[in-house]
Amino acid sequence: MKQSEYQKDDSIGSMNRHKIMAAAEYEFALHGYAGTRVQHIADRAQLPKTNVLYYFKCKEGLYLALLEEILSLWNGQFDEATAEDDPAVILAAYIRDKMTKARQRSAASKVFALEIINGAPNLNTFFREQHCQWMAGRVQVLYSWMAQGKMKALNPEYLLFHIWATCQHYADFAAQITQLKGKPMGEPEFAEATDNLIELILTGCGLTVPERF
Amino acid sequence: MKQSEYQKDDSIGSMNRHKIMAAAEYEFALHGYAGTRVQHIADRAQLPKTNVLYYFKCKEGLYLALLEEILSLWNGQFDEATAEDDPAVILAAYIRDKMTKARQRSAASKVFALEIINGAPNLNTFFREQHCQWMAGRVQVLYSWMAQGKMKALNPEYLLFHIWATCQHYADFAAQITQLKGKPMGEPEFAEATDNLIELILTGCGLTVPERF
DNA sequence: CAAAAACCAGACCAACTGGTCAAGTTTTGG
DNA sequence: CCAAAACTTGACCAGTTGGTCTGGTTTTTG
Repeated sequence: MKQSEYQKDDSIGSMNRHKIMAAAEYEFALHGYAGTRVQHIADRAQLPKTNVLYYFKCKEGLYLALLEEILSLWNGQFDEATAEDDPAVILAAYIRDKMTKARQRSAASKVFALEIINGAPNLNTFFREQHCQWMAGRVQVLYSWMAQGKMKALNPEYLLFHIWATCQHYADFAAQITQLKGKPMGEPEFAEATDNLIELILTGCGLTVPERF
Repeated sequence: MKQSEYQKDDSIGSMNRHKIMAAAEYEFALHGYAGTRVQHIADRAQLPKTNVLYYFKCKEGLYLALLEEILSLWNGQFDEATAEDDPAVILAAYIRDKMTKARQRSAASKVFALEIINGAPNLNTFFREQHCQWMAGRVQVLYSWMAQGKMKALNPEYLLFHIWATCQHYADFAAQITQLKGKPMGEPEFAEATDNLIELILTGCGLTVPERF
C-alpha cells in the first residue's frame, strides 16, 4: 500500500468515483444526458444505483463533474507556441495531438460535442472566458507568422475551426466512417488519416510538411 | 384554392404534418431524441399533444419520419460529376453547397449528427448501402482525376471526410463559434468561411481556386 | 345532403426514473 | 480497541411522460 503523497488514489472512495466517471463518460457519450439512465451507469460501474447517488449528489452533478474533467483534457502543445516558432512544426504537432486524443478519448469527445450541439448550456462563464483568451492568443501568433511571411495569409479563426472540425469528426462520426470503410478505424488507419490531414492543411497554408513527421 | 397536381399540400392534414415536422426538427436538434418532449413539439407546432400522436403513431415514428426527410436533403451536384469534369470547379461547388446547407438547415444537420454520435441505431440498411455506393462512385472519380494529374494524389476517402467535417462543424458547433467570435455568424461570415475553406482544401489538393468563385 | 372519413382534444393511466430513507457493514483514526 | 466516519444497499416514492380512450366537430365524397 504505497500511498506516497496521493493518498486519495488508493482510497475506496476515489476508486469508486473513478469507476463511476468512466462508466458515465461511456453512457453519456452514447445516449446523451437525457437518454442516460443512472441505473445503467451503475450497472456499467458494477455498483448499485444508490451508490452512484452517494458519491455524486445527483445525475446533473455527475454530468457536470465529468464535463469539467473532459474540458481539462483539451489542452496541448500549441498553447505555448510563439511568433518565433516554426508554424509547420507547431501545426503538424497540434493536428497530430488532436487526432491522438480523438482516437484515445473518443467518448469524452462525444460528450463534449453533444454539449455544444445542445447549445452548451452547462459551460460556465469561466470556461468561456478562458477559451476566448486562448483563442485570442493563438490568433495573434498565427497573424505574426503570416506577417513574417512564414505562411500564407488566411483568416486564423477559420483555420483553427477547420482543424478542430476534422479531428473531432474522427471521434464523433466514427459510426459513419466505420460504415463507409467497412470496418472500424484502427491505429494504422488513424495514422494514415493524420498524415493526410497534416498534408492537406499544411499545404493549404502554404507550408511544407516537416521531414520529422 | 389552387390544388394543381399536389392536392396534398393544401389539405389540412399535410399542413399540420409539415408544422409538426418543423417543430420536431427544432426540438430534436436542441435536446436529442430522449430529451425531447412530445408536449414541447406540440407547443411549438401550436397543436395539442394528442394531435401530434394522431398524425404520427408515436414519438419514434415521428423521429424516423424526420430522419428520412433529412437524409433526402444530403445530395448535391457532386453526385453526377465524372472523370471528365474539372475537380477544382466540382469540389469548390460541392463545398459551397455543403456550407449553404449547414447554414440554412442547421437543425437538420444537428439531428443527423446526434444520430451518428449515438451510433446511428436508426439508419437502416437501405440508406447504408446507398451511402456506400455513393462513396465508392465518388472515390473512383477522384482517383481518375488523380491519375490524370488533375490534382494531387491523396486518399480520396479522407478528403471527403475532411470536407464533411468542416462544413458540418459550422452547423453543429455554432454555439461554440458564436461564443468565440462574440456574435452569431451571419451571411457575410459564412461567405468568408466558405471562401477560406475552399482556398484551404483546393490548395491542399494542388488545385487553383476557379475565378468564377 | 347524408354518411363516412378525417380531424380535434380533454381526461386519464401505466411505466419509468431520479432521488430519498433508514438500517446496516466496513474502514479509519486516535 | 472503540467510536466515528465512510461506505453499502434494499425498499420505497413522487413527478414526469409517452401513449390510449372516448366523444365530439369538421371536412370530404358519393
